[in-house]
Amino acid sequence: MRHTDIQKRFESFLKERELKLTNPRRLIFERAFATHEHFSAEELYAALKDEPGEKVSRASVYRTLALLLEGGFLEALDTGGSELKYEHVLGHEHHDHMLCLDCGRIEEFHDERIEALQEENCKKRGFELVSHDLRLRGYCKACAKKRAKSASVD
Amino acid sequence: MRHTDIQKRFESFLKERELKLTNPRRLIFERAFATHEHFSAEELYAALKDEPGEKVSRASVYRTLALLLEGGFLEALDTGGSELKYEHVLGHEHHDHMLCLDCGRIEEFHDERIEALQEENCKKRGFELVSHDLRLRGYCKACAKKRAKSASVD
DNA sequence: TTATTTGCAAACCTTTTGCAAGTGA
DNA sequence: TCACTTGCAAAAGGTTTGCAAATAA
Repeated sequence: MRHTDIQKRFESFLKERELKLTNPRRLIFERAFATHEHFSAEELYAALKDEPGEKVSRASVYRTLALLLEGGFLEALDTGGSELKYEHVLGHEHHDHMLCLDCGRIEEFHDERIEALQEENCKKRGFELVSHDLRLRGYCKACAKKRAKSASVD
Repeated sequence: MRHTDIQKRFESFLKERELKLTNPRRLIFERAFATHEHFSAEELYAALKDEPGEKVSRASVYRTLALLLEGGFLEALDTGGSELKYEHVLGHEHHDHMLCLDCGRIEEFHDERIEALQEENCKKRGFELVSHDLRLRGYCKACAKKRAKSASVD
């Protein structure tokens, strides 16, 4: 799906729910899809603040992010820090995360076999699976190397 | 491991770190291990408040819970609600969770094959795995049944 | 026109912290 | 004794909300 397609989808989504396409919503939406990085509400707010042009309030950022989450335009990720991170779904098939405990790097991965086993476990218990998230915490390649080096010095 | 063993371990843990075995710590520890349910800091605080005997402050609850987490006596679980849930490790081998979106029920499950695949994915990327958590969200058997019934009425 | 949205600031909620008084070892 | 702990209340930090003014449809 392309960027213009998702924009149209956002417009339809608003129309369906009889919500207005306002300037703050447009700006927040654009900003959320302008990067493939994970971002927090506060980061998005700061980014919009720094940009020239019309300012958007913190409240609108939070409200619109919640809206985008409901509409399935964004997904939320709790990385263990205090704030929630968001990522847009455009060009991001479903995936899980590896979180580096050292540098905070977020890697994405996907394994169909794991998904299948999840479904199998749910079936076994009559649990109706809606969504899942798998977070692997540890050290990314670079940080693992750094740690190995400093450990040998100690 | 039995209850008395874990108590002794807690005492050793404190001694190692030159921490004192105080009354608030003892009470919080006992309370945390008195149930096999998941509980929040606030719930534990409320439970201690209701009990006859010496009261413990909210601050001590939070401080001691953090300590127990560090010592590996408790594990934390973010169920998606606003507060963190804790569970003790006694008699709870490592497991993952199914969270009911309707009634909030928490089911535990474990599948060695999933664990192995996680490790495989990490190896592939040079990611050094420390811990993980897998949360499956959906509807527990009872709630799924309820939902199916009300859907057919609609 | 008018129901929806916005921005602001205050409120919320969970958790953390500074500090003076209390207490295990 | 005295370093570690506690309780209190205030602060923090992210997020939510009430309300009057602004705005899309």
